[in-house]
Amino acid sequence: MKKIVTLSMREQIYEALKGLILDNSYGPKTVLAIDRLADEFGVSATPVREALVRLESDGLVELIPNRGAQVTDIREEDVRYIWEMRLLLEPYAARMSLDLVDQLELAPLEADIHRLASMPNDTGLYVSTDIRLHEMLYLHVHNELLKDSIRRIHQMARRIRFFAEHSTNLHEKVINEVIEEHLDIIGAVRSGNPDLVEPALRHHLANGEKRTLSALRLER
Amino acid sequence: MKKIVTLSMREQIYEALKGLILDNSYGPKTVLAIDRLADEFGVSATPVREALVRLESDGLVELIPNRGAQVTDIREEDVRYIWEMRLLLEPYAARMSLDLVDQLELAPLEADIHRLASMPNDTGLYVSTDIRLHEMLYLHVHNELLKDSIRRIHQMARRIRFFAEHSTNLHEKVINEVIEEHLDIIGAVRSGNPDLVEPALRHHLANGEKRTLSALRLER
DNA sequence: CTATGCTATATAATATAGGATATATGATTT
DNA sequence: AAATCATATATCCTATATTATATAGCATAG
Repeated sequence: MKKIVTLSMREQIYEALKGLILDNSYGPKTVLAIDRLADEFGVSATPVREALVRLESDGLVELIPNRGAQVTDIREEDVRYIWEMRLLLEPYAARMSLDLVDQLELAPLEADIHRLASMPNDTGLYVSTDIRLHEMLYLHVHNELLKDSIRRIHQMARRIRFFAEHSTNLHEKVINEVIEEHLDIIGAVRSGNPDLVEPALRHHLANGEKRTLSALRLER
Repeated sequence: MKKIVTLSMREQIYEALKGLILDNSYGPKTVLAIDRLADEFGVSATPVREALVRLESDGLVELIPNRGAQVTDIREEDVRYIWEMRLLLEPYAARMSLDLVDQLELAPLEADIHRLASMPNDTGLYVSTDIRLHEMLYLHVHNELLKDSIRRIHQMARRIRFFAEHSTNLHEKVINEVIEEHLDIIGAVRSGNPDLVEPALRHHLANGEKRTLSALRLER
């Protein structure tokens, strides 16, 4: 029987708030009043404040002493910084862990991507394949610090992505671009040659930055 | 007149505890009992807990629900992971910000390093020159995410360094090695050529990892 | 007689409620 | 119009209550 893990209030509220911020239910600059949140969650102020302290460390919330908390803003330069980090970390991680990628993961992922090609309006499928592909390329690295760094950056990217997706309505043209790049990466992974994976991933990330920036500019 | 910034209790305690952990006053596995700390700082439990939550995000403290907090342990593999991150991030940061390094910083730093050569037992001078040199190479990068990542890693490295220093008693031979590597880096920085800086820094970091690992093994 | 499992107690973390404190806002005075 | 003061609101901290975990003692089975 699986052990029942009782999460503390702090952690439950942390996870809940993080989810709400990452999917933009709480968008940039949203004021997070402690008392109101405490009421909503049916708890007192303290565990809410502790959750906010953790979210500040994650870079998702800004805490001003005696003034309160708000969801961090997204500026255009943040997009550039996030993708600069992705370009630095992810190709390296992929290279270091390529041997550990389970070749059996590839076929079902590839199948889903082909399925997406025939139903390009399925945003959920689009997002889930993207997440699975990128996780495959770093989740097997041994270095926990590297993994944590990539996770942190992916969190920030995810906020922006949802934000940007909304604006572009994901033109079919864009989806097909991404599909092609994903299939390229899978092909390279199948070969087992890091000198093929790295450029394919770099190309995909560089294009992703461009797509995100133009989507964000349209939005404003 | 400069505005007086009143730090919250949470932040004061966070900074104080971080300092104590980083200089190994609170060594690995030290139990951090909330009530005792609250007494010592003359405050109640809440701000202490909030400080511990932040320290957990920094990777300096481990929080087990309903069980308490302890200073994270240092394992040999952590040393390898930390230096792997340093080798990935710092040469890149140096390359990206080399143009922004103030050439006027170089002469006084170089002078202090030469001064160290004549008094190799001055541990304080050794540590401060090392910090200044490495900060010079990343502090001017624009990308705040990259800077934060390096700061995080440096924090962890600092804990281990103090730990390791204690054990080796810093043989003069080791000090002279480091001095030579530092002077190489400064020379490369002065040339303004990233293709000279990067290998000099990589060489220094790789040796630093070896020195740290052997010091740590002696300790145990 | 030893080992295992259960129960009662002690200890420490966690959450609540309330009060102290800092900041922002709007009115009043110069 | 600028500055000062009073008031309101929300954060932050303290004190207390609650809850979860660890420890020691006792009972029971092998």
